[in-house]
Amino acid sequence: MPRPRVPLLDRPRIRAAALTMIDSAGLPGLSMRALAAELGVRAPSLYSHYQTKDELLGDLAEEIMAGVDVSGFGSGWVDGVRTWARSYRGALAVHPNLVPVFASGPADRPGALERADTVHGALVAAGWPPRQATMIGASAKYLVLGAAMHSFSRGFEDDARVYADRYPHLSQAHRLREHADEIDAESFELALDAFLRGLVALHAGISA
Amino acid sequence: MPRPRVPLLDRPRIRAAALTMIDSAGLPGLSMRALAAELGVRAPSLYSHYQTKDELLGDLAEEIMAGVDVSGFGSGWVDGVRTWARSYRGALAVHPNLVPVFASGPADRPGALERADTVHGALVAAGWPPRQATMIGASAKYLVLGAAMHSFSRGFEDDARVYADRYPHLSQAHRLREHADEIDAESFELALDAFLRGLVALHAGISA
DNA sequence: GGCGTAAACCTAACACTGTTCGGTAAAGGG
DNA sequence: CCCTTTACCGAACAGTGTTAGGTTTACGCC
Repeated sequence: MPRPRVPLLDRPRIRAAALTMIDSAGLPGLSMRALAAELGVRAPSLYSHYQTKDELLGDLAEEIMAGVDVSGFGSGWVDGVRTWARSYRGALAVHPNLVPVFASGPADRPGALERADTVHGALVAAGWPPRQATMIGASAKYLVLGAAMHSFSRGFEDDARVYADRYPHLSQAHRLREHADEIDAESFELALDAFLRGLVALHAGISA
Repeated sequence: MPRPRVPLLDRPRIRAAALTMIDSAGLPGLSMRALAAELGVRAPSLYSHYQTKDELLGDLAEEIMAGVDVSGFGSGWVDGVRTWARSYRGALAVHPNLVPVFASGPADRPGALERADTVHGALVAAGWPPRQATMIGASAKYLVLGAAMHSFSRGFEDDARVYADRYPHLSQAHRLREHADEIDAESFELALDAFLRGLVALHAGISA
């Protein structure tokens, strides 16, 4: 099967197939051979479109991050950060299996820089010193990434008997898995709320 | 080379070598063959001591988490959480290359459960409803894990010219790498402080 | 319209990974 | 002194990302 009349492959098609595979089979479930098979093609053909697997994953990451909303700073820096962090987490929560890619790969892609610039600029404009603005951006990202990692609620086994007597305070821990998504979402909201509340107090101290 | 007079391998020795390799060469730098070579042995020999590589990594993770301090709850839940989160982050910061292991692997090892039980119990004893206690534990973990991931400050290239004109608010971004560890540490402290401040306010609302 | 180049796929292979099987020789107990 | 167990080894399997080189077709140009 040499050159086909109409190309079987292009970057968007490869990304779409890769994302589907990652969502359903997890990150280790995506191999270049399996991905190629899904696209009716052999593995080496992919390398005419993406030079490495990492480049593909990076592009996938950027595509997903493109939807992150940094437009909320019009109604104040608190709402701005809140909107940003929420949509950031939301974007990651849709594709949880992809989160390790965000965590390890470099984050200096153009879109990410543009958003970082927006956030940083808005915070400085609101009266935060540049260094503090940097740290706030970093902190919010910590929260989002940690929450997306969601290893907490998933870390408990289903078998309740293991804990019942040994860890008295965790006797309901087996329930965590049922409500894992719910707990994750609420915990993130709690953390974000508390974080912003504390920042407001700090900001008042600076402005005064 | 059959059975030696004195065994070349045991679990602590394997762990120590693995940790050294991970610290210096990164997580992908640790292969069973390379690890065996470092120990003067061939790869299959390792499998008499650890059944899989994951088991080894899990054991390594547990070893590192053993130093996490949950003894601070004697002087109140705020100090308790602060001490816990700080020592948690500290433990991870010493071996940053190992962080992905914590993020993906299951967290239900005995030591981790014991610490989770301590934290949860102390929060409930301080008047937090169990569900809130769970969420606070989760939130703190988000923060620690996200901070340990430290992908933020590392995400900027060294070359300043790229940003100078295009992203005006990030014109100092190239400096981030120099101070990456410092920024990470301070950002974490800022986030933890703001988070706890907000929680105190929330707790006052509940107790009232 | 024919021709040369470039595109888009292919097969085969390399170097590597975690892991298993079966062998071997020495250590340690009865 | 024998016998079992221990602790190593070599060889191999199935899988990975990736590269080299080949083949046929499509497309731009004279």
